[in-house]
Amino acid sequence: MPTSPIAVPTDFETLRTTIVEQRATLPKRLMQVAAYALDHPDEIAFGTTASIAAAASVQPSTLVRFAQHFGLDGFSGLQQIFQARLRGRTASYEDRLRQLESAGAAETESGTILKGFIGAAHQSLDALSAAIEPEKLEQAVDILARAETIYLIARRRSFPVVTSMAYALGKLKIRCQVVSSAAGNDDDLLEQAGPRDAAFAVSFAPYAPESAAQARALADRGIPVVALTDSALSPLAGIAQVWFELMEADHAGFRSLSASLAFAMALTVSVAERRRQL
Amino acid sequence: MPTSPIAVPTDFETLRTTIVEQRATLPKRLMQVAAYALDHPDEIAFGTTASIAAAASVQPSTLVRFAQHFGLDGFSGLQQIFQARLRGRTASYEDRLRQLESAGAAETESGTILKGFIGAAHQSLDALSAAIEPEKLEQAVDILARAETIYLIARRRSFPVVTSMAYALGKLKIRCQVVSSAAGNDDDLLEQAGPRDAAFAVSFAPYAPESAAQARALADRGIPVVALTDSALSPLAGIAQVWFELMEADHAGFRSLSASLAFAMALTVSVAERRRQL
DNA sequence: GACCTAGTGGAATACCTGTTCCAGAAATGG
DNA sequence: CCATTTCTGGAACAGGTATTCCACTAGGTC
Repeated sequence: MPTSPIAVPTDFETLRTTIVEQRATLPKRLMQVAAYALDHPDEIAFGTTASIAAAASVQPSTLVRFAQHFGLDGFSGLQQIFQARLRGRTASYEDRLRQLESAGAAETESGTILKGFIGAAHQSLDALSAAIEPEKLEQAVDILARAETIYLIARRRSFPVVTSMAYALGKLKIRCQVVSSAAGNDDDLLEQAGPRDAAFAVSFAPYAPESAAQARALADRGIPVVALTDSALSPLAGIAQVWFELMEADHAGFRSLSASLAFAMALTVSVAERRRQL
Repeated sequence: MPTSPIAVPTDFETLRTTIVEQRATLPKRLMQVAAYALDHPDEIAFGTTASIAAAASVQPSTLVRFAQHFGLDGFSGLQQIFQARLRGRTASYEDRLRQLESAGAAETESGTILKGFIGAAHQSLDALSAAIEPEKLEQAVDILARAETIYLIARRRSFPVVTSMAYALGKLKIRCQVVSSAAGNDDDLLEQAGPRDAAFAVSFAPYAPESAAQARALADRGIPVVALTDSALSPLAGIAQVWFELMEADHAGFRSLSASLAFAMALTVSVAERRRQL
């Protein structure tokens, strides 16, 4: 049942573009398969109809139909295309990167900058895995897992850390409140916080005074505060019940938040996991 | 029947060296398999016992014996090692983390989760540096550097990416506008955009329809759009003048934004740098 | 030279594979 | 609104899978 009037794809790139072209007209389930296939090409190459179908939340027969939709005989034909893509690709990732570096002598400026930030992020992550003490992390998870509502405090550069946490917490059905509203009712919000709640505050130099003030206000009222900051000299260090020091490596004076976000996500998921056990 | 007293190999390199070490003492037929396997690793990864046995002039059962000789359960275990070698999922980081685990004895659950996210972030960064084409990056920088105002479009999970960009752009005195206000005046904001402006849109699956709609509205009026998304099937791919595909590795079904933020910062700083030269 | 052990070939098997088929659901068009 | 086409889920099936098992061979040892 080759729907397409054009030739059937025989290599991965052709298949890929064909899929993208038909994006609009593809039936729902076939679309699901298309998305999964392009996102997890290795799984298609190595998996079985059963395993792939399960991973893509689809029936095995749908995989066959998907392949036939593009003029192939069946799933096996599709799989061969995905396998061919991997064949002969003997080089490991690291090897490939090395090749890119040596080959791509003519570096663009933006490419250099990107590599710089990628390098800085790698460094930050390594520092993170070395710096975090498991016991403190457990304590922090404990505090936040017991909280009815988690108040998230951050300004400026740290702000994205708490917004991404807020999104994830929301998905996990854990109540949280970002305290950084443009409406200016932050203090009203914080007054609603009670001793059964908890707060997570993030602040990097130059420390926003509001964040520290809000964290202190909560701490004074007996609400436990967990903090993420970049130095023992941070105002948060003296306020928080548990605090973590995380120094993002910088590139050209700018710091990205790669490690902070990895930490935030780990904290979030750990809290959710702990909650299930309570 | 694990002949070797040492641990069973779990990655290709270990297996390879183990085979080479035992070269002298290996029985004839197993030697035949060893030679074939090292010469045609792709065949082992993709073939079946029957096809490989025929190609190596050996019985299928010999393949099983070969695998068991190295302490593996059977041929399937052997095949998995050869498959992992070709998988984009670089075993290297996972292996390194596993080593850390075995060294660091008593693991806490949150510690394991953190390491998972750190590993995923490393992987994402590697994928980023392999995937980004310098020419496209230059084009994007060009577009954004010429813009009077940069409109930043993102929702939900992607939102932190643009807030961190907004912060950095502000520091760099580059005018920008986050189009995601709670006030609901997004469309009014977008109407102010003119052909001398530009937009940067971020959207990951499941794609927020508003983001695509806003990006399209701008594109239709001749305003160039640069996009960051996670799949060629993303609605943004068809809209943007230049778009980048960046797939964050996931841990336990959750994705952090480590690589996206590194990319965003690189783009921001590159744009600032380019502006100084204009 | 008989014995034993390690190695080998090949058939038997239980399981799982990709594929087909069809009833019914959903979408489409008049 | 119904008729018609397209799409989907699930069971059924034939073929191939990795594995096991056992008879047999080869090579070395007392």
